[in-house]
Amino acid sequence: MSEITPKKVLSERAQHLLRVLVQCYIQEGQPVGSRMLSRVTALDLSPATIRNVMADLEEMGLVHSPHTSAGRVPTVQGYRLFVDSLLTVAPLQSAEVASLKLQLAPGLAPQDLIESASTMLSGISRMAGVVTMPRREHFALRQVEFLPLSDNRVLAILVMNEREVQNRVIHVGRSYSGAELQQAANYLNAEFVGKDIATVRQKLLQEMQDTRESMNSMMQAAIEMAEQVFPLETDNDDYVLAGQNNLMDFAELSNVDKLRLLFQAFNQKRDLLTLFDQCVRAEGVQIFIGEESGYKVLDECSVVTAPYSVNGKILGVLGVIGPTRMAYERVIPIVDMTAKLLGAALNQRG
Amino acid sequence: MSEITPKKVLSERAQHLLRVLVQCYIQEGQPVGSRMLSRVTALDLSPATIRNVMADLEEMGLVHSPHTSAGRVPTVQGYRLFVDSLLTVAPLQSAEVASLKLQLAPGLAPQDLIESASTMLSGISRMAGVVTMPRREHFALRQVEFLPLSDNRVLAILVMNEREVQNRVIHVGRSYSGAELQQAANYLNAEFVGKDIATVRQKLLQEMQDTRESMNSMMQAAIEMAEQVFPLETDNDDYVLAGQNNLMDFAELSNVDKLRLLFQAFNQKRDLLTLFDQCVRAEGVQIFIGEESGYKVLDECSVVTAPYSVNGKILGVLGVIGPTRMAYERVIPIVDMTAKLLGAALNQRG
DNA sequence: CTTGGCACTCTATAATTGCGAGTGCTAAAG
DNA sequence: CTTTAGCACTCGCAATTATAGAGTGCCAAG
Repeated sequence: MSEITPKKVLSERAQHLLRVLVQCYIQEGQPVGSRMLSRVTALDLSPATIRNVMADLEEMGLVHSPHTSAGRVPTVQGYRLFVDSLLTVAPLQSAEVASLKLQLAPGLAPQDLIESASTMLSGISRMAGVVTMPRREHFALRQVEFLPLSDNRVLAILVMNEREVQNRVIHVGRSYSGAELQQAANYLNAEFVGKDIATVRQKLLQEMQDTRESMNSMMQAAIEMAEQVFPLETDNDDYVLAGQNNLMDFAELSNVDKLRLLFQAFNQKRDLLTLFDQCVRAEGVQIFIGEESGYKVLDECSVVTAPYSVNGKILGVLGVIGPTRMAYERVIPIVDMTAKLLGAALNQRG
Repeated sequence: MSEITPKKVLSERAQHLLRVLVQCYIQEGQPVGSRMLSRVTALDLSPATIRNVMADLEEMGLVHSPHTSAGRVPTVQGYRLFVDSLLTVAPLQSAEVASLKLQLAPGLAPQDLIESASTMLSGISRMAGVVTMPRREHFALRQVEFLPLSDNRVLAILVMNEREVQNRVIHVGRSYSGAELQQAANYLNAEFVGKDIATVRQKLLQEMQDTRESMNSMMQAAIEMAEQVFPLETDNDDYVLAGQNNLMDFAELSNVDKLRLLFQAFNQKRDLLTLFDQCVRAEGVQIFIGEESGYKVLDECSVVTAPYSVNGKILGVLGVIGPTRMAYERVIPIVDMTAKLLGAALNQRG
């Protein structure tokens, strides 16, 4: 009772054994026993000795026995220690990088890049790849166009960032002629082109409050429409998922019920999005192991994420979802590199 | 040996029994035995008698025993006979129709309508819903717009059918100024607006052959770009799938391996698309039962499809995919009605 | 501190059994 | 000729038991 909580420092040897254990388990997917470890490790220790170490590790909550006579399996804390301090990430082969670059060629439309990145992530990792849609707040407005529809509705077309086109139907107070709409668009183009969406929104608000009364009808029309077009640019609320099928290959998920729950979560999107939102401020690669994510559908999964950014502005997050038992040393550089390449590809203007 | 192949006509009674058997099997999912049939049916026959009839049905290849002491299960031919001549489709409740109509409100963008329809199909049927993207050949061109990008590339924006916007980046021979592009767009708009895409493509080809030399540079530019924009409007090569997760609920597919193959086929898209293409010419609802589809991943599935059309022009196909053991009498009217409603919703111009 | 030995525990796999459901056949009844 | 009851038979499914194998914890000796 008088002892300080024994934040026992792991011996060099124990660390090494834990590392090998985790690697073994990741490879084989089965609890690894003392004999196996004694064979694989270079320490030349007998199984009995290793069993002693294992008992220590188990006491510390780093490994766990599924049942009396099985080997040991890493716990979440075990994985955590592993990825935090025992892991040596293998840098990607330059050939691999080249192949990635090829598929994320700048010049493609943003939407295509996002989808490519997602497919790549899932393809290389053989797990599920996710890329959140980029925030458009910092995209530069390139051009606005309005087309009249019937019933007081107008088709608005926004071109952003040289390449990205968005369109939506907006409802307006009265019907406008093509010429009126042209004028309104001209006004907005003259006023706001080159500014980013966030700025435009802000200026619009200001303009509305300041001078609504003193505006001529053309300007009023322009503002009326613009305020419908821009506010809708809300936060990230969608992502592109690829390769969820890959997850069916993993023994720990081959239970149909678990799969269904997981896939439903993918469809729901809400939980995953809030999880990914947490990563948006992280510097680089971030890892959620098992229950760490806080969502019980992901209890047997790990999520490896990285934000992607252009010119220092973080636009979104991408990542890989797979079983806890994943090859972190490969996945981490993959996610990292993909985030960088996607950022670079999105950066190319024109 | 000298007998004519006995295209034995099914007795009234045998037909009735087959119908009840199929309905039972669809409900319960288990082989149905003679006792069950004798209880359920109103014919007041002893199990023994029913066994005799079953033997006949089995000889004709309409039912099949999984093993000696199980009940009978319909074969593909049995299902076929069932849906072709024994089935009484229940018309939809008017409340259901109203709810469908609500979700397929005209005025939504085509893309949204397609996705809604797919989600609806899967939601109501509790199976997977598919809607192929509409062919755009017969969409009317509404407006063309060009924006200059760097590196001899141009962003082309096409507005079709009042509401649908497409855009793509095209590569051109030299760089054009904004004004030049404006002129080119004006020319194309003046010439082709209101015509459908197929017509535009055809006229373009003709124009190119006829008068290439005599055109002024502005017209040449316009044609150069237009020929890149329009030919790409190829046939349907995509669809929107919803609710594939629902398929995990069915016992006959709870085998992970089968599921994986099926889901891979969904991702591949190719096979499903060719299957759906076959339905594009069908008058109304078409049904593929099990192996009839010709794709072995669908061996334990049935596909119920219907083409959807606007103004008599068939734009695409939609349908439901589920286990062979599906409630055809419900699914058929659902698919039928959804196709009609989608057509109607797409029809509303502006 | 390390190691070999040993008893013990627990799982996974296979083999065995019994039960229930349903059939096909036969002979009798309508 | 059709329908029915009776009966022996077959088969799958679930529960039970047996067996083998892997791995542990502990102890006593090196």
